[in-house]
Amino acid sequence: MIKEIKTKLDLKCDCKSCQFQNLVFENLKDVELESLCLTKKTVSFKKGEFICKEGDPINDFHYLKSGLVKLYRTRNNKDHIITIAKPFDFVSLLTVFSDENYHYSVTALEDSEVCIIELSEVRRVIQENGSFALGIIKKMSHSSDNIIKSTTDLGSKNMRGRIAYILLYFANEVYKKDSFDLPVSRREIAELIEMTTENVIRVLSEFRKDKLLSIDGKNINILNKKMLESLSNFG
Amino acid sequence: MIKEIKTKLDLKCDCKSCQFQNLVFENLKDVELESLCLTKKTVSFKKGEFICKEGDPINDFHYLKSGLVKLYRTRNNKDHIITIAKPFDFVSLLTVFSDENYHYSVTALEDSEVCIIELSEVRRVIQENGSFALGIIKKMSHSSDNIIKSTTDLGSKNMRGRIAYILLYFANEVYKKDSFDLPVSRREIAELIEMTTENVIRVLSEFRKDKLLSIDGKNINILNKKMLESLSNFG
DNA sequence: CGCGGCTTTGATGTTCATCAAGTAAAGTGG
DNA sequence: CCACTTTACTTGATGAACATCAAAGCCGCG
Repeated sequence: MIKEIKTKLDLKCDCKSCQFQNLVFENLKDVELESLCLTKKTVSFKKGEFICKEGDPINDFHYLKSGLVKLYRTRNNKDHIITIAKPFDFVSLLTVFSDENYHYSVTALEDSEVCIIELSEVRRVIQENGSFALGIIKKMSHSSDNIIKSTTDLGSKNMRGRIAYILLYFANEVYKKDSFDLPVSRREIAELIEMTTENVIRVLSEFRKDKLLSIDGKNINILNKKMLESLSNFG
Repeated sequence: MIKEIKTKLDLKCDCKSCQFQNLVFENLKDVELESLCLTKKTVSFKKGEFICKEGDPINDFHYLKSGLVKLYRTRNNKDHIITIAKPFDFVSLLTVFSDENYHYSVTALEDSEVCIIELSEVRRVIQENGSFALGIIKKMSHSSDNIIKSTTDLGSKNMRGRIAYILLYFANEVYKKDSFDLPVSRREIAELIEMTTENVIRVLSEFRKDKLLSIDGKNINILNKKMLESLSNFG
């Protein structure tokens, strides 16, 4: 097994240092990985740049190597953030096989590196390699489950519960520590949990006054996680 | 091609009259379809019966042949309906490859027939038949897209916009006519669009008074679709 | 029959969005 | 580099939207 992986790492393309394979692509034969890598481009996006745009034709499969991005839909001049994707998430996974055009936009929240592979190539490998296909399916299922979980979780929460929920999400899921810099503006938090910008700020200030956390601009430091958790669960 | 299909229809199992094949299963070879059918059971569920329950182990792949079902998650003693599935929707599609246990429950809204296939068998065919795998992936992508679309659509709407939206959903997507019997209680509508039961009723009464529709118990007759549409879009 | 669940309406209060106004920060062009 | 514009952030006041509580009628079912 270790030998197998080593062989893959010796391929010409710079997939050497890419953890791509360790996830879905572990099921690929060398020749398949190589052919995928041939059409592959690695593109860097600066914070704020579009990675893809709602309505654009879908030609490629996108995979986030580093950074952080947001997926969102625009309706009546208002953005709704669907989810925030971390490295190892297949950012274009859900929509990419559904239609000819993107149903939502993706932009970089932090400077990000994205692997781009021709969709036709991925489609071809799916057809040829069943284990790879099954891996893709599992990943999709997981992404979709997570989105459903968070939207139903948020559904019945009040403002404080929502803010608590999203702060815990950043602390536990994204940064894995209780002090971090918010990768999003107050407005983007609002777009993520269906609130107004003003109320996001108000609740954050309230939490600060109640010593649940300290705030310095984008920096959040969680001081009373227990309380935050019970607000998130109960609210 | 027609000959090919006819051959399939002559199989022992009662897949003859099942439109299953015309969707994803069209990509199956005879031998594969036959092996799937061997483990297949068709089960009837009466209105209100559980088809699967949050937390139960996942052993089977479920496909809705006839009827109507709701997928929902229970949190803090409150149900949140994720989506309503029609025939040809793969009801257990999204969660089924993600985890060992169901992340949500499914119950019948109308008397329903469900095809149940051993998951291990489906998984095996995915591994063996790339076209079938790709078909499954497309279906999943589509389901997921629809759920995302409706939740983001609903996100910023007020009560009247939500009710208009869901009524148009039943009229356009489910029943394909402007007069129909609601398959759900007022409370279930509330659980679907995040409102209280009382307000669902209030808005429906309001629409009745405004001559947008007539109501007789479960029966809804849309009288002013244009207005309903603009409420749904604008609200 | 009576019980529980579904439906309906009204009264009441809370939560939240909107409006307004001001400060701070960050990008832009001369 | 500084004036200028724009965008992000913050707080308060106000009213609208919505949930909650209460009460009563209705229907199906054991």
